[in-house]
Amino acid sequence: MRHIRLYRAVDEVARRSSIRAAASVLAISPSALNRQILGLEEDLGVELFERLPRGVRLSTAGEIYIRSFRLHLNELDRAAAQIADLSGLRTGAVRVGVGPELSAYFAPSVIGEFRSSFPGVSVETVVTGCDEASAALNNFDVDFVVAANPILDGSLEIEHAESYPIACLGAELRRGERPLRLSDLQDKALICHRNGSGLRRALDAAFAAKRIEPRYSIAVDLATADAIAHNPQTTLLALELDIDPATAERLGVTVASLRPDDAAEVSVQILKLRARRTPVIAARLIAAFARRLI
Amino acid sequence: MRHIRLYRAVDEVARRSSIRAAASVLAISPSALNRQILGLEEDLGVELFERLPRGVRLSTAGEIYIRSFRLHLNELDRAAAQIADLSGLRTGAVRVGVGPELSAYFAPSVIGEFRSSFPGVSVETVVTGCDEASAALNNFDVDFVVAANPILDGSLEIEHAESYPIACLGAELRRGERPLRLSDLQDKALICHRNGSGLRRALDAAFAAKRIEPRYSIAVDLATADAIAHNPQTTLLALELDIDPATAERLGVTVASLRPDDAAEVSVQILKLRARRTPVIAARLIAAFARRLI
DNA sequence: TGCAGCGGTGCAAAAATTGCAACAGAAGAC
DNA sequence: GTCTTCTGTTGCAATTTTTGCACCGCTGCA
Repeated sequence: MRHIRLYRAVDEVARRSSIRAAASVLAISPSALNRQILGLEEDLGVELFERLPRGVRLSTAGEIYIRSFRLHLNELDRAAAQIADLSGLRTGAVRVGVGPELSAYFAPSVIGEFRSSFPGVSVETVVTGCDEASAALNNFDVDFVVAANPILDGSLEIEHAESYPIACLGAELRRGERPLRLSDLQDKALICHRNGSGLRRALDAAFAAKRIEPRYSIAVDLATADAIAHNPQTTLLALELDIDPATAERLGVTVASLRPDDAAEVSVQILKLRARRTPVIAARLIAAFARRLI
Repeated sequence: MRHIRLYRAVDEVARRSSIRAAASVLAISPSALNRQILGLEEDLGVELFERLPRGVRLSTAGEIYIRSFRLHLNELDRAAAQIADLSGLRTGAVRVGVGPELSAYFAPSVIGEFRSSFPGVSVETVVTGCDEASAALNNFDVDFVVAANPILDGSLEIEHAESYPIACLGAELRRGERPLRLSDLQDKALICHRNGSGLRRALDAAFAAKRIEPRYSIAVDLATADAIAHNPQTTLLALELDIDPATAERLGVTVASLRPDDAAEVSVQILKLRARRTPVIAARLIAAFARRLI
């Protein structure tokens, strides 16, 4: 891949903020890499990197150009996938950013189903805090992001969105009970994701509006939060989407939902970079996610 | 510009369907160019061109890849323009496709105004028949197209559209006369653009629907069609947008419009390639056109 | 003050690209 | 049928570019 080696090199330098580090990854000498970049800068007539005493950093022009480079690398992958597609073989790689409130059950379940449909495709999952979605997409670390209440900006585009109520899990809740109110949770020990989840952000805002000070513990998923199975005063707050029915059954906990007008509903969204054309295989996985989002 | 020389070379070969011809344009030897392409094909693992006894032709894979290459060259220009833009100097080049029914007065007028606002920007105009718009855009020959009743396909996107009635010019028409009907034109000598104009296509369809056989002559613009100033039986059919008021005044002809329900109205549209991001400077010219389209 | 880490550079070896000339093959002229 | 004339392709030598090694100057840090 002689013709894109230079772009990959620039990308690596930008990611590591170091010519030497990038050189060792690319298995060439630092001086060679340095001169490649110097040559490219001369071609373009602009400095791509600011030289710091401790490495390099993308300049303003570099930020603009590297976006073009990454778009191009993406386009080349897309083209290769398109050609492979019409040859009949479906291969490639998808990288998907998943919000923490969907990473326990929902995303693995969708991705597992997708994997069995496309055995040749490798899927890489990156758990992405709701405030990291934009950066992950803009750095081309992921092809798309599925998250709850993500923080949007102008570079992003919503591919799909659906609102869901928040679910409460606890041992003492009876199935079919009326939707809970925030005040019902006032004296309970709450289990929720760490900060950085859009679900947590929505809850914090809702509690603050009601002037309730919640008592949180932190847990990652239902399986590790087995306290709720034994302590009736403990309630787990999660998205119903992300609750594994089998595990809930095994633990003997029941699910009730929070009243939508008490806590703001959570919007689960699929995000992509506006300027980037979605790789063909990633589009299939997006479709798989969208289908499960009713 | 080492890294993009290869892409420009491939583009040139694709345009000329000949390695030798492209080599002479690029001022290198055919063997060198041939080996560049062979090397690129080896990198990509696909044949980009079919070798014919009389030159080459893009293969299916080549069609897909060259689209990526052209998108990339476009992105690089865009990036350079963006950087120049934030340095304060507005330079660059815009290539615009113009339908024949707008090329006499409207487009030159808008472009002249644009030129005085952006003296550093070079604007190249290509007159594009309404059936050529898609090809010109897909080959990256033009940045955008403004034309009447262009033929659309899935690769195109309508940036702006506005409907206009068709105007009739003649010496015997009185100003303020009621809109003409198609049947009023039955016994007149009509002057219109050659085939390939969207206006002409709309007229032909309208006449055919009324079972009227029009008698056409062909002319390019009002200034060359001075027959209408002397022969009362001669009427020029054009878009009012494209009529220079000063010339009409000088020739002493008056303008009436065709009844919209007789001849289908003509839709003047600004088209761009869906997958391509509009270069920054081209976007300014698009805005200038859109402003004049009310 | 010295050390460690960084990017940049001179130089010679290595690798690539280039142009020239010649080749095989196919279409078209005759 | 042959001959001519295009085409892309290849061997080879000259040229150009790229590479790695050692070393330099610089900056932050101890």
